[in-house]
Amino acid sequence: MSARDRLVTVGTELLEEHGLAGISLRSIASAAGVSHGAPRRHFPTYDALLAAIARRALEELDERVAPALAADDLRAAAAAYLDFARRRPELFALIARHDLLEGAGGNLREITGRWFADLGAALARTTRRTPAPEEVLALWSGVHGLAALTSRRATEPTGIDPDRALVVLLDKHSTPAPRSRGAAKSW
Amino acid sequence: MSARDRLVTVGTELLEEHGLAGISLRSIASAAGVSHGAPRRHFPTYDALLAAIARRALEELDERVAPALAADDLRAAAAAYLDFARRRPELFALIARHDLLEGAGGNLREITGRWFADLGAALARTTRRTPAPEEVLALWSGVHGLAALTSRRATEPTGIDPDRALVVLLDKHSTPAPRSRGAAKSW
DNA sequence: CTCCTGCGTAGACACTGTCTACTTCCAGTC
DNA sequence: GACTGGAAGTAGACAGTGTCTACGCAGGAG
Repeated sequence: MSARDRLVTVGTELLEEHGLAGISLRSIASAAGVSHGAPRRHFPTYDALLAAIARRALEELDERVAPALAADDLRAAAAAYLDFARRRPELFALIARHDLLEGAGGNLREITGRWFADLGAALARTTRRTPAPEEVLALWSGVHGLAALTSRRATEPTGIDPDRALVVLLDKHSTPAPRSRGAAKSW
Repeated sequence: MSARDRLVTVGTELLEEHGLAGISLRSIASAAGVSHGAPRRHFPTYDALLAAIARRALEELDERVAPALAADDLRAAAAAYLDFARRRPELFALIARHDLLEGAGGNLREITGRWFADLGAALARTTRRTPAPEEVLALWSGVHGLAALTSRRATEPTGIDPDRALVVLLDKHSTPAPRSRGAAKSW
């Protein structure tokens, strides 16, 4: 295992244990058994190391999401996403920290962009019609938003089971839109 | 204007201009015309100052969201939320940084919790039925997720207008659920 | 007048990420 | 085998960070 890989591995472990605010370039280097100057040979900047950690985490998630989307299994894909957010909140939060990762490599949009395209294709096949791009974005927003809220335990005070909310969400988006009636025009 | 208020005001301006990574306790103090030790008299910690900034921003947003919810105008409430995320991305990101704000005062859940309750009530009135808690969470997730994605310009490469996605989203959630048919049972 | 509390200053402290020599090691070439 | 060059790691310095402590200074209460 290369020193570069070990930095990413050790960094991931420390991040999950202590949170982003509880770690530093120096603590990762020290836990990896090298001096504080060593990471510079592999990453131009601390943010670049964090981007590499985020990139690897996203690839792990992709290994579960991509096959589900390819199999038109929206429920499994969304459940994998939600599960990752709940079980590895620090990594999920890091991936969402675009302010840190933008311009620091990582190239996360390559993966999430593909998800978006595959989601549209899967939605088209399950509903047997071509969804408008806005419909795909609306569904994606719901899954991502639910994962974000769940990840930071914002849903706990309500006592709602996120998995049940996910079922509701998928049901509303992956079936044909109902004809507008009654209440719809009230706003 | 008290020194405490000025720190929050100046901090908000600096945050919106330079981003969270581009400011510091010392830069805020200096811009407010006091020494770097002065903020300590009003905030026990830098995170507490950031929490006060987040709190004030959330109160401003609440001034637009709460009346819309009270008037059962889901569209206006969601549009205000989306607008805030798009126009003040640094503030929106700070509010979402629960890792920073948790335990540093601010008490943001008091506001967002009320939103959630009011959203459920408004949804009940517009749909003329009692929504399951999971349905309220699903709608809330969609609005929040869309705002989060829009705020960090993640939707731009798709060319989709977030406002149109919001309309789709509200339409799917604020009308009675359709009877399951066809594709729905395929997953 | 004497406290004393609220607010601000100035300096120190440990820690951070980055930068700059200086060493070490090892594959490739003559 | 000796030499060289580049990659990788070390150690120290540097400016900047948040926090802590000692001190100053006003102004009201007793």
